[in-house]
Amino acid sequence: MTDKQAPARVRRSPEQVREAVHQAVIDLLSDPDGEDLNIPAIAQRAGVNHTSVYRRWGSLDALLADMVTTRLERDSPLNDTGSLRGDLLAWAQASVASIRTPQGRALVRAVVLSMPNSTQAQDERAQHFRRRMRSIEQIRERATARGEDPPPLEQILDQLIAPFYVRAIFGIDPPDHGYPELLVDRLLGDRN
Amino acid sequence: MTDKQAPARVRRSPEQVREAVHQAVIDLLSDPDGEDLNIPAIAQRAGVNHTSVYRRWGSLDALLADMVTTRLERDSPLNDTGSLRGDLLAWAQASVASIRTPQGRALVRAVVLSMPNSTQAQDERAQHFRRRMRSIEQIRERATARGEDPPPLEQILDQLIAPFYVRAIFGIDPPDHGYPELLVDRLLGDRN
DNA sequence: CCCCAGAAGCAAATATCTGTGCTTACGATG
DNA sequence: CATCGTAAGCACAGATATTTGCTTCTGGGG
Repeated sequence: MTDKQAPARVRRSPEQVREAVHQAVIDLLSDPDGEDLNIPAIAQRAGVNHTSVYRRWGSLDALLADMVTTRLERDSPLNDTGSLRGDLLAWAQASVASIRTPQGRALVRAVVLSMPNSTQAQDERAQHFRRRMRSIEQIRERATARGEDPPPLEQILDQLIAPFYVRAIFGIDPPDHGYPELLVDRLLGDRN
Repeated sequence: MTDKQAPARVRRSPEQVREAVHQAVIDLLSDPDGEDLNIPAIAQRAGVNHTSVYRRWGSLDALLADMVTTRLERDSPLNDTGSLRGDLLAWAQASVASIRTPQGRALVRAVVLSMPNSTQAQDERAQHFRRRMRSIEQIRERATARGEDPPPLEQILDQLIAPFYVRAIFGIDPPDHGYPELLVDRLLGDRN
């Protein structure tokens, strides 16, 4: 009596629904053939009633933001390597590896899509960005605590984060060999 | 008899409609309060019947692509300064100036939004990118013709284009002073 | 073991978007 | 100035997306 001869469809717990919906978003963004992202499609792919999605998240933006936050935290281990250079390199390596997969690129695109579309006072967008850059700020804080002098966040943005995002967005594969090292060397090499 | 006592609404020529619709897209992306971008909203803002938009462009993606192409070409003069460095600097200065305005940032975001959402063979996305980078390739070609040795497109992507795009997307203002020079110097300074 | 709060599923109503047939104005051409 | 092709506008007809009222299940505390 493990399953009751597959009755229409079993009801799942909130956490299962949440995970299934998140995964459906990634699947739709990465895998298929150009359908556009909307809540009915997501719900169907997740095998969840669309009303559940509407009631829980309310809008596609909110769903994307929730998914992105969850996944970014889950996928960045961020263990302390003992040096600024090591931490940055680990971050770059993980990031480059991730954007080699369609799912990884989809996650980055979701970050962009989840940015508040409006916001005349663009502070909100900048805050959104800060939240996404939490891990980089932690690397900087640890470096400072060690007595190292990390580059300002803006420079890390320009030389490390930006190439990673833009390549993911435009689907430009990073060079095969030594790319994370190249970016980190450029960043730490000359400190203008 | 210049205007007939403002009858419901005068019909405009195709070119006027096109321009009005393009402008409406930029307005909706930059200015207002978070409404999402869709064809009825664009048509209403442009003062155009929505069927005209559907018939001419067919989809939001196509409209965005058309608008982006038109505006990017119009807004990049690309006069030959006589040197690679001068051309890159001019490009960077124009780009940085443009993303200081909400409309400029909106245009960049539209570039991202107009990227094909699907495309398992991501070649199409890369081609889309190439088309957008036409001006940069022209700068490289001119430099080669002069006997200069421009950096590969990939490096220009990482060090010049990427910071520009990411800042526009996340709404991070560039540093007030000397930012274009900083980026170009970094790019041309060390040639790893 | 029973009860309750919270959330999922279902069905149906509403709102919104997308597409079609037709009419009418614009502007180019002769 | 007359004619004609193109594209805009209008009204209406699907097709989709969003929301609501209600029922039913799940899991945690008494």
